[in-house]
Amino acid sequence: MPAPTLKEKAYQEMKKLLLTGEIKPGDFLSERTLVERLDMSRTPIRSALDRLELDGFIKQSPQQGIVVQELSINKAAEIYELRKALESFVVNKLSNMELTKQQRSIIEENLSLQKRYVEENDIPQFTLKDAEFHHQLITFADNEEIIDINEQIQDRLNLIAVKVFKLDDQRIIVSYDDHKEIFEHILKGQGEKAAAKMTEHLEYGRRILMP
Amino acid sequence: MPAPTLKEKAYQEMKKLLLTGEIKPGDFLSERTLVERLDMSRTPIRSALDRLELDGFIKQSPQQGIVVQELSINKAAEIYELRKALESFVVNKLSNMELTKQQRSIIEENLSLQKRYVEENDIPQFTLKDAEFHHQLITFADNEEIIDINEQIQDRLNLIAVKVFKLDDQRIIVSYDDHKEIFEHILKGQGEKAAAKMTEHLEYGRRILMP
DNA sequence: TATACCTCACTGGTATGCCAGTTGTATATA
DNA sequence: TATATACAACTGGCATACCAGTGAGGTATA
Repeated sequence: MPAPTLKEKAYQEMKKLLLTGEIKPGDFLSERTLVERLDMSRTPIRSALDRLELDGFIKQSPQQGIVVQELSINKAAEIYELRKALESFVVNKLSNMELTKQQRSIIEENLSLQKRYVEENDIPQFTLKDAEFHHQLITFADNEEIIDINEQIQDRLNLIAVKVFKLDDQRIIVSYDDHKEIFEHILKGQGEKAAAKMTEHLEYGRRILMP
Repeated sequence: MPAPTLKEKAYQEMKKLLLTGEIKPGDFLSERTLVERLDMSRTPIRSALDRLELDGFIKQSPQQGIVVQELSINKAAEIYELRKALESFVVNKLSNMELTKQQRSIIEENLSLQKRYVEENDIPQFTLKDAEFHHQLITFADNEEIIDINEQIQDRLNLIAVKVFKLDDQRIIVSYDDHKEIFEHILKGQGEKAAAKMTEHLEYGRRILMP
């Protein structure tokens, strides 16, 4: 639970505006416009803008203005590549440790829901469970640095995740099968196989973005 | 070249203070003392503090104060693990692409300097070339996301890199051999071997920190 | 008309004053 | 003396006034 400071609130609200598309890439912002929009002074807003710039959402130029950055296809592909590096490592590590009963059942329940949403062809719900699946595995690997990075890229990823599935309706079926296979490899302690499958899985997503 | 703003200067100077040890973990800071120390107003200093907090160097608590965070052994080990994930991926990727002549000669020159410093047992210089070696490889992999992460962890790493070599004088010899072998694998297109060696190389560093 | 220039409204950057919350200490009270 | 309380000296959070730089539009000039 972050401190209920205005600067935190500003950051969250502005990110929400970005993720919901109310503020789109290419838009020009100004601190003073945001003052009216968020009903707070420039100080917390500036802090939030600094963070958003570090996150890569916007770009500030002294004496000029603030531009909302495009999440280019190229950038998205880079993120997928980063995920390949992190998550293949993660599943490999998990294969060499013993998952707790609780952890196993969390994944199992997640997978059964994935299966259901595949059958119902419920893409939005599946997308949520997909993200949760990856997120859980990363959490289990118990490395705060990696967890933090994952959270940093998660939001930008949300901007494109829907696109991946929109571009290919069969994707969620394959995705589910991949997830299941990865988890089975982990349980059997087959780190190399789990990593390879995860790499392939994410490579698929990356390719869709880069025709 | 970043804009020569005060907030950028504040960030750089404060990071320098942290890296040189003038400000040590456990120290208590306050915005107002830093105002005198850096001779600027609270505004750019607050901005810099926000960044340093995101970097993990300090922790701010509203109405209380600022504490310089300890880079725990555990945290350092996490960073090494993150490096394993990123850099094994990087060298694997490099093995599957063609390095330019220029890139090859950059590494070759770096390696020859490494060799020289090993022979002279010049640990500080070797440490620099070591960091440069890893940095260059990451740069060649041409993924801005990964490059950014590497830069973020680089500074924290510097706080412990010296320690790794201090704990084991034979380390730089082995390190050099590892580097050389990794590069040879890359040139031969042996991605798996390069990645495995890199993993082993970094695992060695991690283990030294965690007896 | 074409061009040079000037003005003015805007930008983010910076300095600073005030606020509420926290904490250690000195004082009043039992 | 032990404890409760009040106060004072801090903290970071926030609002805001002012600054220099920028760029667009109008105006004066050729």
